[in-house]
Amino acid sequence: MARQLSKSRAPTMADVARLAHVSPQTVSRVLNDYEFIKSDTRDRVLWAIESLDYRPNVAARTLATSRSRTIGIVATDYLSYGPATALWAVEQAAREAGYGVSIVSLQESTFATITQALEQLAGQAVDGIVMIAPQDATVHAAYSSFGSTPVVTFSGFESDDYKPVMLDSAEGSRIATRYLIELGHRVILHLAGPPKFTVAESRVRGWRDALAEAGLVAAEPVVGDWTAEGGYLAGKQIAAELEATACYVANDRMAQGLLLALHEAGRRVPEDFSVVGFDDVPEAAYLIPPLTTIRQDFTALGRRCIEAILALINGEPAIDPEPLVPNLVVRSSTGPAPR
Amino acid sequence: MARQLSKSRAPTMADVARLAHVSPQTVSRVLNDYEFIKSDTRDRVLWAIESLDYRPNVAARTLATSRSRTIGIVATDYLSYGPATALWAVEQAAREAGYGVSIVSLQESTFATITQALEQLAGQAVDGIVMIAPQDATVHAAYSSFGSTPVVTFSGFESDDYKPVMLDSAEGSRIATRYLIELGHRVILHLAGPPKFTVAESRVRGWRDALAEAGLVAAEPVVGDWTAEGGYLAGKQIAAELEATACYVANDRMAQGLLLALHEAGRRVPEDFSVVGFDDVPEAAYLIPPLTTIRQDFTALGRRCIEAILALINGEPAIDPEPLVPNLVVRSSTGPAPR
DNA sequence: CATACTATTGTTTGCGATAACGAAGGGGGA
DNA sequence: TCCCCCTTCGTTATCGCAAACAATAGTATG
Repeated sequence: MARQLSKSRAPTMADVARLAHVSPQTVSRVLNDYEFIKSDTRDRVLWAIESLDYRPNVAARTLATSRSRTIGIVATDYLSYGPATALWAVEQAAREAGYGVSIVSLQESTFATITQALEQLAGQAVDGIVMIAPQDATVHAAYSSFGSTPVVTFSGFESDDYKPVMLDSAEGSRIATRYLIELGHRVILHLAGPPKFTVAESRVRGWRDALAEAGLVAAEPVVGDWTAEGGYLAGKQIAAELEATACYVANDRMAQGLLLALHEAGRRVPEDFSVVGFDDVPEAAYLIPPLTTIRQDFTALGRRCIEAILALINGEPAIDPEPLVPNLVVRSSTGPAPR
Repeated sequence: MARQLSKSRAPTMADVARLAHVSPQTVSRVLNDYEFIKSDTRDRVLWAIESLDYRPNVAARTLATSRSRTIGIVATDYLSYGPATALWAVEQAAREAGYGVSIVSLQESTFATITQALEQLAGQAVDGIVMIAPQDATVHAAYSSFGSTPVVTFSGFESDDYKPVMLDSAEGSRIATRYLIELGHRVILHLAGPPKFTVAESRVRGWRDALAEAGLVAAEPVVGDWTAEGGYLAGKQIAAELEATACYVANDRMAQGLLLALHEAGRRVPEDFSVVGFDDVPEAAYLIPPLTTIRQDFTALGRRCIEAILALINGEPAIDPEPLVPNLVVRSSTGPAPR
């Protein structure tokens, strides 16, 4: 128990074995929950471990087993709410499953940087890799596994033979858009994310679907860059379109920029114009006005990611869960269409 | 170059050695930039490495050298802007220095959870640990090194014999408060962070200093919890104090909540009331009105953290840099005091 | 021309754990 | 009673690399 202050090397399995009067192998067995150990022996070993403050050397274990009990995470950008929350969720889920995490983040995601990140993680002998990489569909497609290391992508490209772990963004869009239609809006714009992002595209799709359902026409979506600044710039244009009475925005940050642009243009929200965002960032409730938005359950998603990667690691059949459906949070940025 | 698709085991140093007609040790020397290698030999080895797509096994290297070229990061909460940016900066700096990072994040930071996080990292044989832990001074103090693993804290507790890498929050506060004083404000409130946070305390101190300099009296600071919600709740109270004409807020998120509370109370910003935040989150420029705030250079700070930890790892004398001074970004939430 | 380096490479050993195999003791069925 | 199997351990080999030591050649030096 006592902290070893001397600079003498850390105790090894052999030290424990000696103290407990057993072989090193038996110590290893205790550590790995081997079945056939007399409880008497086990207790002696545990006592010895305790009293030496022994901690197994992961490098040695990794070398011997060629499994590191670490999963690697490639994150493109954890300063934005979505990716950061995703990262958090995946990390927590990994820890719960008894895995450590090694994170590589990318400033820009090109084929080269992603490959480099994967190589770096592979070099660290991670057992599996989770990519939180919402863009560059082609790159993902190429890597459903990297060398012999299984890879799961969080969101991202989707195809017939490859299903990433993801939320049903399109369904979220439909819910948001239908809500605006119910409120009586007829000209509903969409402020979209950059086209390279998979979720941006599926959000556009959901919006189009809902409008088509109601027999309404969809204007060309305005394209932003996920940031408040981009939302503000696009917002000036949107605020000028006087026949429109509502806008569904692909994320809350851009919605914030739009809110400012509308404010500056003198269009009142929600009296003159309704806004729905996507994400439910913690600040959404404290914008002026508090933002109606779509909330996603990242925690559940993180858990699914880990389940998926563990399945691949253990050679179990790949799981193919239904996408999670996000839900609508109504606040004050939406109201009945003005007449 | 070609990706190895077979499931045959990864090439080892011995394979490379065989192909290059040298001993394994020579391969190791090439890999570690040993000086006395004939360039001819080196080229052969490099060619062999290339053609086998060989990548050294870090576990084996770690076991042999007992250095992992990995640094551990303990993060309390990277969903908030400050900590997340700090984490990002440290991670990037580590990568630039040729180190990998292993991250453990804490949901709550108690003595137990922090100890557990440190143990987990120590178990992964990290060469050093950076704690991004803005609170719980006592815990930090106890761990300027953990076992034989050096630890640096990003921000956090400060004492005569222990200087964390940090920004001069107090100076930032002084700058913000002086600016409000220059604008003619005389009753300047402070919306502070929770008292357990070191930076919250030093921000209070800076604000007090600046007021004292000008011969003004400081009311008791209102305490929030860093969130927009907390800012909003505290904001209701602040909005009701009619003699006050300005408030310096310890972070931008709370400032956002305050803005909403002021708006609801009918107090116009900046005509009736001025607000200064701290952090310069990317959205600060797109609040209503755009927020005047204090910006910190996290990138530089991350680099300093890594420099500090590398110095400790290499047994060099600890560096003790001057704290970085943040700067003021003026936008529209501040104006001359109303008469 | 012998000596003392220096440059360059090879051989042996050990890092700390697990895998594979082996062996002793005890209990039950034929 | 004998044999077989199950429980409970120990012994040996191995993972992939680098440190320590050894060995060879060539080169400068006196």
